[in-house]
Amino acid sequence: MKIGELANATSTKVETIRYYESIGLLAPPARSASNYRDYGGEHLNRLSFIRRARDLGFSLEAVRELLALSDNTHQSCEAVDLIASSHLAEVKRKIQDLSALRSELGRVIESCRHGTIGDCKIIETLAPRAA
Amino acid sequence: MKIGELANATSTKVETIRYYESIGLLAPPARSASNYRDYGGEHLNRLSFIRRARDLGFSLEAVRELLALSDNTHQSCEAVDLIASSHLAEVKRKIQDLSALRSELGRVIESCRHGTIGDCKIIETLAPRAA
DNA sequence: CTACACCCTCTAGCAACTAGAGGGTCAAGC
DNA sequence: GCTTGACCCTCTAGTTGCTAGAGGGTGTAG
Repeated sequence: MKIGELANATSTKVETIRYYESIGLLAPPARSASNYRDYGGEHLNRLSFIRRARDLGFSLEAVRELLALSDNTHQSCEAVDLIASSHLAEVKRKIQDLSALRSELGRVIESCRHGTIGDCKIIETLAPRAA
Repeated sequence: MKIGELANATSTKVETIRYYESIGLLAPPARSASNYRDYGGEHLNRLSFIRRARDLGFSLEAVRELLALSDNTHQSCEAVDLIASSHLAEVKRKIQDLSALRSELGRVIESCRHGTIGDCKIIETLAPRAA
């Protein structure tokens, strides 16, 4: 299958596939006589895996480790659990940060009386002493 | 005041200050005889503004606009409100995305029985058909 | 006079792509 | 047989918001 077909099958951009190859995440496929990339089922599986992991927010480095781990079917999956759990912790932390941000932004915007910039509470919040 | 002092006063790194100057966010200050940057109170105000806006998650582009707006004290602050509100909307969107992610990740991790990789639910989730 | 902390410029690096230049290939339609 | 258009190739540079390093100059304290 050509790169465009693989891209279609996995909802990935062609450039992204080439990028994954360039950083060693996806193995280089065979080439046709005209130097086109020629992918097989294994590549499709691999890229699907990558896509799903990315959709779950894993970094490319994490994906790389998950891929490596997924090949050792007989090992314990402790390491997998560790990667996923620390990612989850990170996601939770981000949610907390953003929630705090939302509250503060909401408060600031709420207090805006839509007058002139001179007495805009939003600007005032940003530059308390500049008045 | 020298760049290091300004950095201290605003909890900003020296390199970041120079970076802000390089992208035109902070006006170039006067220079001492030995070519050191020499900042005044206006720069301190400006950089404080930038820092606060950044802490509220505004992009540098948004900060640039907010700075420009903050100078026209007599104009309506509608534009300010617009920038802040659309930023808030973005923050809310991100929280929703991350919350969905958290649920899914939580579910996947929960189902992991800590056996071998071969029957790890996390890996299975990522590569449903690769089994 | 010699450390040492500070300052300068310029360049490259991070994540994870994305977009463009400047070309080659291939099948369909006239 | 020739053109058109969709696809493919490589290589480079851009995005955001810094950060780190090389390779040098300055200023002050002991």
